[in-house]
Amino acid sequence: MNVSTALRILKDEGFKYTEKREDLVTLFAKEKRYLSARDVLIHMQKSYPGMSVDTIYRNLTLFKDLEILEETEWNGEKRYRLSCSTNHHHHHLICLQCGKTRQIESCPMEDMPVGDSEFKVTGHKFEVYGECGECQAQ
Amino acid sequence: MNVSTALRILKDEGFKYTEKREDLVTLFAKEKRYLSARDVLIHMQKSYPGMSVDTIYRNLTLFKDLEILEETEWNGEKRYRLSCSTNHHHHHLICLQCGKTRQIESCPMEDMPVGDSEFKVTGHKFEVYGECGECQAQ
DNA sequence: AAGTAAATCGTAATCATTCTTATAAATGGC
DNA sequence: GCCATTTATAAGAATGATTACGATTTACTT
Repeated sequence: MNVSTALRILKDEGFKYTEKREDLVTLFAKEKRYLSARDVLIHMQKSYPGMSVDTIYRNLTLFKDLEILEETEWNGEKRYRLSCSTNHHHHHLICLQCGKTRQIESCPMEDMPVGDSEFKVTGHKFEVYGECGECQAQ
Repeated sequence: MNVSTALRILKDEGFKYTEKREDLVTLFAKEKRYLSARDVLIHMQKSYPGMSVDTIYRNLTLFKDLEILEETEWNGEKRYRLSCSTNHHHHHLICLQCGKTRQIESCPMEDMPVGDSEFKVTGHKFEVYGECGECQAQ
């Protein structure tokens, strides 16, 4: 996923282009890590001092629904990162300090038969948490 | 884990016995599924109409710290269930409607080398979500 | 350029959770 | 069993993240 693809999706789905939306996607494209709504708000308010929290949350949710962003949650806050460009299913190693990630190629669901006629499986979550090299150095 | 073991842990760690605490553990022992603080509050207020939300949260957190309860989170709410009696590490299949679980014996971390000298791994989460037979029937 | 639907702002509301302070209850020593 | 000490609780206020709302502005269509 990159900025122009994201903007095309937005247009194709009938949503409007705004500079704020482009800047928001650009931020995620540049950071390539999980950011909280607060992180995003702080960054955006540098360029747009009066920007409303509502606009941040509305767009984060919209972008998640459009699969431009991926969502997860830790320490009681939702976090978002740009959807990975690799289109095959994968998981992440996540630094809980800075939100940086590393891809885990394999998926535990592949060779694990869970669920049956009784229990309908609708999703799963596999995340490995830790601290990246840079954050440890501090 | 059962009620008497939980109460012994509580005593051994120097915490006091109260009827509310016994009732709280008894509820989890009976339900054997994930409950939210709200679920617990509603149940407890039947027996103790004036019971404070703070007491619920304080005890849920205490019991989690003592490993009497296991914690997870979905739809923006923390959820708790009695620690499984099996003492080997495992994961869960979870019904997002009612919180009922089924154990998954294997752990994807066993045969998956993630992390290295750069990235220090401190934890992981593997949960499979779905809908149990009873909830589908409705 | 005008009209329409969507986006945004500013603020208030909501929801889960935590904190605070005063009171009440449980444990341990006598 | 009684008292002192320590912990638990109630009630409500505070917090932090998120969502909702009415008014205004903006992007897109024709």
